[in-house]
Amino acid sequence: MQRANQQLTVLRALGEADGPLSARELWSRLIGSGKSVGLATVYRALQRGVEEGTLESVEGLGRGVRYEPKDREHHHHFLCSTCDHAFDLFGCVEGLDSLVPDGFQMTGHEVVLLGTCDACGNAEGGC
Amino acid sequence: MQRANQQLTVLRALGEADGPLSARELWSRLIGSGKSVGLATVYRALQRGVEEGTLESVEGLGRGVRYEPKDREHHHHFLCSTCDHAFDLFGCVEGLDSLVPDGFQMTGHEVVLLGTCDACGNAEGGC
DNA sequence: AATAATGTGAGAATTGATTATCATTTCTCT
DNA sequence: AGAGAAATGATAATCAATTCTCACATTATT
Repeated sequence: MQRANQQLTVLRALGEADGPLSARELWSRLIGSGKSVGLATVYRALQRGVEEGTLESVEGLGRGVRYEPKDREHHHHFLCSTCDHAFDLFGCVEGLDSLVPDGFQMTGHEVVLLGTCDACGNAEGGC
Repeated sequence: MQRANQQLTVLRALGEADGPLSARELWSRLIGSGKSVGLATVYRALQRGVEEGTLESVEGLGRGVRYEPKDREHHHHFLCSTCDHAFDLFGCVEGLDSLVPDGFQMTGHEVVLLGTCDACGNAEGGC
């Protein structure tokens, strides 16, 4: 069964992003680049991607849920407080295990760096 | 000026918690312990605490915003995926600086460990 | 081509969190 | 005690995110 056009467009755009995107961010990018898709279609594509296991939802980056392809290496994110964009980082950190209290089972972790991205740091009023 | 009764009750309950609480969590605890306060009062107390600088809002723990007293040492959180409670941890991690990309300015960081808390790990269907 | 199944866009409806409103009650100060 | 300021609780209003609905378009199957 061949997947329809628009959802593929959505997933492709997400795959090209440099970090996880929310439904609305993704939609804005598509509209901004001249692609005409409905917001509902973006939600449908994301939902389906998660169901099929190709996408992963990422919470913990400010408010709202963002999505990213599941095939990326283990990584973390940098959240720019000016433009509110989340960027993928590479590498991880040491010493997580020692933080876990007795009796607790750790199954995963998230690290989010906060600050200003390159573009916003150079531009005056934001990027 | 003496602060009124209920807001003090709210702030005291937050101070006794073992981790950051959302407005609703805090309200549930108060109601659960026999204290009759309105949800609006909880929101007012939290808002005021932040304005006055005694509280801090914590995002990035699942959805929604939680609050905690600002006088705590630098720390991170453990989010139980079963009961959705956030617990304070002690200690920090190494190697964050090396993750920051060129041109980015890091002003802070968050670390969230995910998994199952002690109580939920022992109880069968959750705690 | 004919028919059935699925995908789409636009906007309405729903949901959950937060804020605003308002009639009362409680303080504070004199 | 009495007046005015501040606090309170119930609930309505607001707001953003997400889901639903439905008329229409596209694709698949015969």
